Amino acid sequence: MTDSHPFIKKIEARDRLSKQEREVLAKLISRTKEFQADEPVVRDGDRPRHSSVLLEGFACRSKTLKDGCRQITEFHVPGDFVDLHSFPLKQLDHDVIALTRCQIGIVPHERLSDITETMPHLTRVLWLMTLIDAAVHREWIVGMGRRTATARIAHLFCELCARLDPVGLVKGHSYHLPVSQQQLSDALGLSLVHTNRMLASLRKNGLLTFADQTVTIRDWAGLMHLAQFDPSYLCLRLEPR
Amino acid sequence: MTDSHPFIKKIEARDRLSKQEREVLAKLISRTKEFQADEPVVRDGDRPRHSSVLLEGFACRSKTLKDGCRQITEFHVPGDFVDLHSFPLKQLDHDVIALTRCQIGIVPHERLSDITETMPHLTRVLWLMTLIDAAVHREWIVGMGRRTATARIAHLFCELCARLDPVGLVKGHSYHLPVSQQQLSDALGLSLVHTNRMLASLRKNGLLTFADQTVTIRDWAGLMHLAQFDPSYLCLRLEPR
DNA sequence: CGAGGTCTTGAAGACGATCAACAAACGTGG
DNA sequence: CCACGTTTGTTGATCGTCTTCAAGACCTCG
Repeated sequence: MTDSHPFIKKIEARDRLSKQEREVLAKLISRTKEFQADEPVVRDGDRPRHSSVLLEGFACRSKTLKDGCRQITEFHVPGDFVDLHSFPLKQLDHDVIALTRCQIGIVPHERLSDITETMPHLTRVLWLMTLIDAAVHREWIVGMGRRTATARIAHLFCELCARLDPVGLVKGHSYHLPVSQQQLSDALGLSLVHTNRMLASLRKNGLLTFADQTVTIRDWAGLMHLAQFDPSYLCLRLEPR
Repeated sequence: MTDSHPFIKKIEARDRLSKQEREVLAKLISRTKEFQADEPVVRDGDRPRHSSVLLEGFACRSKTLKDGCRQITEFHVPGDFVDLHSFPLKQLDHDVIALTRCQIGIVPHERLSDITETMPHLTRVLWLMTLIDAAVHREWIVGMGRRTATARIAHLFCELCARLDPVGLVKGHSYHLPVSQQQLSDALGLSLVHTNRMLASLRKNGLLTFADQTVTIRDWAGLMHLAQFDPSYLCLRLEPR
């Protein structure tokens, strides 16, 4: 069933799939595997023979410098093909780490290879999925370079809302975000203390609250304006690829 | 001739190409076009019907916020398939701007489509090229989040050296980098003044000089150490994709 | 109940931004 | 050829955002 495959939902927010393509996608996963919170799904330098789809739970990409400090480069939500990059890259340049208990779908690289051999349209769609990651990266670079701390936080919460919506994980103005303030700081490039204070400021200004692992957006227009959020980089448009 | 196609050189630093693939690549470019410095090659929001390869000159990707401030998200050197992203994305999320007078190869999307229909290996190779951009983006996020200003500058100069080398644009310990300190600052997420001071500090410490649009690395080991530079994210390894 | 993780708040200080002024290099037209 | 404006690089001074260090409150879980 489609319902059990959020990654098909994610794709179908961007392009039409034929019945056959949907079937192939559904059969892509050879098995599922569960990961515990903080457990690495794939590690920097790995040469995996399969790619990982996030079916349930939250994960992130991160890089750790030799001096031990860590930077999260992307958050991943259900439906994200977290490790599709390793298929063309062969050797991974970063970690993928489970933030919560996660259900991961394992997709052998041979099957992806088969798709590139026989299903050109589906190949382009998978390619697109990795380029959305690249677009998210770019938007983060802009944020880290040119947005203030509050605007950066605001933008992240806007982004997550826009990404969780297509997979049905936004209820009203709220969504579940099982991430600590420390992890948030590692993603924003801020110190924990400052993140905490800026969250308090967003709360005080009535823009949003983040408590009990739940983001509630109180003033969407105000938040979007502060963040200068424009969702077009997420490619949320149904069109032939 | 291969010599006239730096983008084939770039690819051949990552994977073997068959004779046929090399021929197809050489014929990919329907025509070339010249751009002047500061001229946009493609613009945010464009829906180009072709992709652009940078044959000569330097360019960058950048995003401009509504409030006018700009962030460069990647520098491009000869051989980079600067606008391959627009093929699966359809609508571009950023600008590509010529930094110098540039020679651009125009590749119609239909030809790329044809490749995905008939040449699976070459498709994977092109896919790889876009994922290297994503890996560069990730490394920049790490830099902006967790590296000091000097380390960030050092890392950028290391990266450019490693990228210019495969296309034969590094001579000894020097390479040409026709970029102003203002543009450097827009890429680093720093103010012009601070970039200038940190460049002076790198010079004073004997690590590198950047003058007359030329970077000269004086102490590669020291620079790599300061930057914590590890080139593996650039995928500079010949292996089957 | 104590241990450890998370959130919160205070205070001090550093890194980098902003404002301002000037020097040097360059192209243009007189 | 020089005068001129423009762009780029350089330096000083001040200010503010964010970091670091530190400590206490709250929570869950053994």
